[in-house]
Amino acid sequence: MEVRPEDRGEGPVRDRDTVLGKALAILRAFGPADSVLPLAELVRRTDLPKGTVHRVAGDLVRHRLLDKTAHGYRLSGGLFELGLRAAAERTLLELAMPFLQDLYERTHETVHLGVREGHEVVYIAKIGGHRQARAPSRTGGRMPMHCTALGKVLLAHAGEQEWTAVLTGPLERRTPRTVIAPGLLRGQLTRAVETGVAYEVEESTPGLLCVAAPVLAPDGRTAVAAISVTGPVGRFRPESHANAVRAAAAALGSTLARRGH
Amino acid sequence: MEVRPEDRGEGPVRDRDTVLGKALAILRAFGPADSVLPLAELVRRTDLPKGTVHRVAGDLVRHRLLDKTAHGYRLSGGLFELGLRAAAERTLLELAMPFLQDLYERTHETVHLGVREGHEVVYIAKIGGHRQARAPSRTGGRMPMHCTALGKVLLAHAGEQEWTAVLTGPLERRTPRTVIAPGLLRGQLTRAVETGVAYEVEESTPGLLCVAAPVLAPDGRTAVAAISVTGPVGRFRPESHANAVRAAAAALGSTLARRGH
DNA sequence: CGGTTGCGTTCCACTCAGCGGTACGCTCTT
DNA sequence: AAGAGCGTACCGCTGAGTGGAACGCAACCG
Repeated sequence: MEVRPEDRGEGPVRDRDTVLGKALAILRAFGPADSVLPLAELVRRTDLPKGTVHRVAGDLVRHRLLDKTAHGYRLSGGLFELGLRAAAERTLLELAMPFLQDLYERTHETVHLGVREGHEVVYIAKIGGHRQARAPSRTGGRMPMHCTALGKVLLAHAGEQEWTAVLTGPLERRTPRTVIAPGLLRGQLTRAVETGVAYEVEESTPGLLCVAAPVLAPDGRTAVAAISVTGPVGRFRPESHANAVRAAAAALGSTLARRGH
Repeated sequence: MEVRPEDRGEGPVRDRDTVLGKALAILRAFGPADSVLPLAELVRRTDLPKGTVHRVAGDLVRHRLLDKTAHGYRLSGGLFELGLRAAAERTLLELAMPFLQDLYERTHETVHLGVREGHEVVYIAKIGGHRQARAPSRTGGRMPMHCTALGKVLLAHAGEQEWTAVLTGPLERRTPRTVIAPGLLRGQLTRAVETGVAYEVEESTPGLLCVAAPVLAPDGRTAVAAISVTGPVGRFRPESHANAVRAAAAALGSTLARRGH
């Protein structure tokens, strides 16, 4: 009975002892920015024996979850297909698309659809045109809640328990304007509930502004998703789009209530 | 050394003997239409012992690939996130979005982005507004090549070898107007290469028309993707959008050539 | 150029994770 | 009450999975 270093009782599942755990560790070793990773890099990131990574990665290739290129491994199209079968986010995406489309056409700025997952925002969709602001968000990617409009509005409608959980946790400073004072943030959340929109002013990325509105569940309290419009400092005036975003989010909310629930 | 029934040398990987194989079998048991499947249904579809499915599914839940609800299992958001990290389709999607957006705005009809995978089309993106035609296509879904505009144009630029492979294979009749005569189809492919667009006239779904154009690789011969516009019989005139689709696809093609390649 | 470093790949004997048949308890029908 | 169909729990056997070690190959370098 030896003591394993990972027995710190932390985090989600850090299961290096099952085949599945190893496989997932390898797949998740790919960050949002990585495209191909050589075997050695996978070994470094997963902290698994070289031989093991080699074999499991080989199996993953056989199962169409990885592609093997001359320069290393790459997440494969099979994974893309599989991921887009995820029921919840997919129906949300499909039902939301028309509303996002309208919103884009009205604003011609980058439009986001996101949901809360744990203490972060996950982007379900991102649509934009040629002159879109260069936002760090990516479809399927994550961002902290406290420094994005989408995150703030989702948190605002997530219940008191979430508020304190996030506000007492560490609030990473992303830019000089990131709000990391819990009291200030709490005030913003309260306003978001009152006004039905949240703003972001260069809090996650310099030069970016954002408005977001919640897509509320039938109960009218909890948010199942949120919609936002993002634009660059200068031409973009968030306030002038508040109504459009609010309307889109509300419309999507009642569509969800009517259909899939 | 016993003979296993699956040793027929057929198909991709039908590996029920490794943990990974079982896990994938369970995940892939979810069809595009399914949202939640009860344990028993998974047992039926995967043809695995009940105890095994129960355990593996439990592991998958632990790893955030499945969600467990009161009524059964469901593909989880973790899978969605993972899938959207697939490098190839993701960068394609991101670079294409502005062009698809433009195309939608010009036409206000359903716009598709697809790639060829094996002998089928995989949809990378589908965008449409409120009055979009009810097409069976879904993001991440598949369709045969011979009965869709997207498929035909992708096949047309896939090389002689693919042509014969598809044309000699079985051509499923989806609607009364599906073209299943190899000779006729070959003619359409030839024309697609000459004109730079392919059409579909209620060949996959009654009431639907479609135009598609290829996104060509720098070599100008092979297609890396294709873009299409779909609309309902009646108001929709495919020919009138041919130029717009062709232009969008060409523009995306040169963008791809310039950037990521 | 030998030497070194880092890579991908292959091999193989041990062992415990995974296996799946069996059995149980529950909720609906009939 | 009996039956059908479901999800869950148990447990002894075993071969799939393991990972340390060794190999061949480029690149880099003093």
